[in-house]
Amino acid sequence: MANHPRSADKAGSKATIHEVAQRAKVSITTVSRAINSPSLVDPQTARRIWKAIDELSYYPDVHARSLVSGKSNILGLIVSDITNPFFPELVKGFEDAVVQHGYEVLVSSTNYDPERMALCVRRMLERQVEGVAVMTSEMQEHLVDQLVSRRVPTVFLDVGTPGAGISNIVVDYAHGINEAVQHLFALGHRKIGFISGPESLASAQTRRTAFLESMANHGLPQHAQWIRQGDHKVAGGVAAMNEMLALPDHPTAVMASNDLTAIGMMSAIRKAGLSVPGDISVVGFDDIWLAEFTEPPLTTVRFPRDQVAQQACLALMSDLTMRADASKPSEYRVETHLVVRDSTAAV
Amino acid sequence: MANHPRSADKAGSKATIHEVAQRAKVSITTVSRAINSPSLVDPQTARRIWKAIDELSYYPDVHARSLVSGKSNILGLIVSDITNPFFPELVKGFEDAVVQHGYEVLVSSTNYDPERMALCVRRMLERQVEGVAVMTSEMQEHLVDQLVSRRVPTVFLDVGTPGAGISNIVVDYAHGINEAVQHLFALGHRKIGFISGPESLASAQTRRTAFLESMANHGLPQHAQWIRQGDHKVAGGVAAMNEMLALPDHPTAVMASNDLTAIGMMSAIRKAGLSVPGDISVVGFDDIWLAEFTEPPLTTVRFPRDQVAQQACLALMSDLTMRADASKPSEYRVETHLVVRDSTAAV
DNA sequence: TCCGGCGATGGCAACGTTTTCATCAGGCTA
DNA sequence: TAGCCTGATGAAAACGTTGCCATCGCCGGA
Repeated sequence: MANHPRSADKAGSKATIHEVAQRAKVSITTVSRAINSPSLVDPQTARRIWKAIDELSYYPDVHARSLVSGKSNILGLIVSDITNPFFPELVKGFEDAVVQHGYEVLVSSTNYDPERMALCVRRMLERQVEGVAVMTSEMQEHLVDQLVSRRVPTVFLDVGTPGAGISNIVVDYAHGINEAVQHLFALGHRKIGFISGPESLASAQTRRTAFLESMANHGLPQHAQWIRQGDHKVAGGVAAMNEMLALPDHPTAVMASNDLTAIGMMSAIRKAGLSVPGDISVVGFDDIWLAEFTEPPLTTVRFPRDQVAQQACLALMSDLTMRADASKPSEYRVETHLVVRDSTAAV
Repeated sequence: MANHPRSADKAGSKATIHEVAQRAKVSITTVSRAINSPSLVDPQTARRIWKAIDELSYYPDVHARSLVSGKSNILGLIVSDITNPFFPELVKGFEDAVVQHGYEVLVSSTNYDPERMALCVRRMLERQVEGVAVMTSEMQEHLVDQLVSRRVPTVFLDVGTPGAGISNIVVDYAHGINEAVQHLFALGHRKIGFISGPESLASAQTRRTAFLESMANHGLPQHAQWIRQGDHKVAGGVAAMNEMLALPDHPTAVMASNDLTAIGMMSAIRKAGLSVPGDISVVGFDDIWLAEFTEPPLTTVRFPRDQVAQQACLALMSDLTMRADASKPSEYRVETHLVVRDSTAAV
């Protein structure tokens, strides 16, 4: 380590702009300018300064910077649970988009806990984030207020109504779900079931409604017994499917509100000695990474997480730059589409 | 929003400690004390202060705080790729452990890119993190130096040698791998193959070596054709397995360096018209979340990511508190263990 | 020759905290 | 009663930046 010049200098203690100035024989103001507005300083001088910066391996202290400028250069991202296979892609997409705009990201998980959600918001506020993307549904009124009253641009996923500094990304669940029903219909399925998500989750309700509507549009019967509730986890899919299989007459195809549920369903179907898609076709929702590698690979509706991430970033950036310009959309739409794999077949 | 008292006050601009002091009719010093060392202020006064804090919904500015104290209250975590199913659990575990100690976490992904790795380290340094957990292998000498010379406690996973402020978590790959070989041996397998990870990945090499050693210890032959290379992704597993299946005489069991590889293998085996575990037994490594839900559920060696995360946190905390105490272990061990599911059967 | 402007630089206040060093009133001990 | 400790408070100096307001040559136009 001793032979790396850059680290050899002031071991342990950070170099300050002061030391750089001293070494380059200029004032700290000039150093600051060389870094932030290079056009204002003489090229000769600038070179000297950069040399000093390099020799001291100096970098500005973000805290001091933020303190004086009031800007943190950070965008917050709140998700439910990084462990849920739905989110990592979203996080990554958001991160990539955000760094491209020169910002950094602070990620926080709520663990589906409203209390922890409050903590997340507080944390974001404390760190002076310049904008927040809330990609979870444990949102509560008063937390929104906290964000709003602090004038922090915020973008929600699928929740709430847009307004000043509040954007919303609305996902067109119905489109993909309709494609799915149509796909099953085309394969000859007439008896189609649905296993929904938790009652409390708004987006789960939306999916269920969209399914029912699409069924009606296709002139298909809605058998109450074939509409059951899961929990968006594997276990819920297993349980609901078992109930359905116990019915004297069960559907030939079942759609799930969520891929995890679909995976549980497939497991239950196999355990019952039936096959997918031979006996029952299965359609999921989300198209998590894993869907491609289940056996059989899962036909599912793709939730475009990358697009959502990008739009979220865009929405925030737009709020950040053209502040107080009310004429922008502030509502963004993304589509969902069916991805056909091998878990569906003709009846 | 107007009826939430807390948000109604100073909309838009943050309250400062000054305003709190003014409202509570004390000096800012006393306010600071009320917050940080409650024992030093009269209960009466404290009550007044907290009332003011509440009314203004004041919270301290972390930047100002960090600036003066030199402490950021943040621990960094560097991982390769949040999208890789191996990592989310690690991140979550670390986060949970760290917040329990009153710290916060800053996560950064390298995307396997050394350049971006440098950026990550820089970012951590800029933010004045008090410690860093490096859970990736794209580490380079000079980056370590940067950390070391800044006296930032660091903990590595499986890499490098411990030293002052440098801890290391060493994973006992051999133990679990040996259990796996033993398990296959007990099931009657004698022809056992292995598909390794990328050449460049140290931990992949370690796994391969451990496998070979265990084979030797069991007096089993090492057929060069049965040891092939993958890339720790699904595609690599498919390719390597196909090569193996094309052999005139293929193994009755194959172990993978990684679950993704094992999943690819299973897919290739099925495509070839053979069954798992009927024709070939498969063992993975890592025990990613998904392993439980493959078809058949994958027998694999569990990489204890939660333990690693906890130990990493512990190592950092210990470095942080008993600074300059050289007598601590600074090397932590975690075990790996076989998890038997349904992808292995008697020959 | 003088003045306005401009390019390059420096001085200094501010940002919101924590922290060290006083200050001050009581109450206790001697 | 003098001295001292103790508990409660304040004043002011940092912390490392940025940005405003000078300052200072120097050049070109009147």
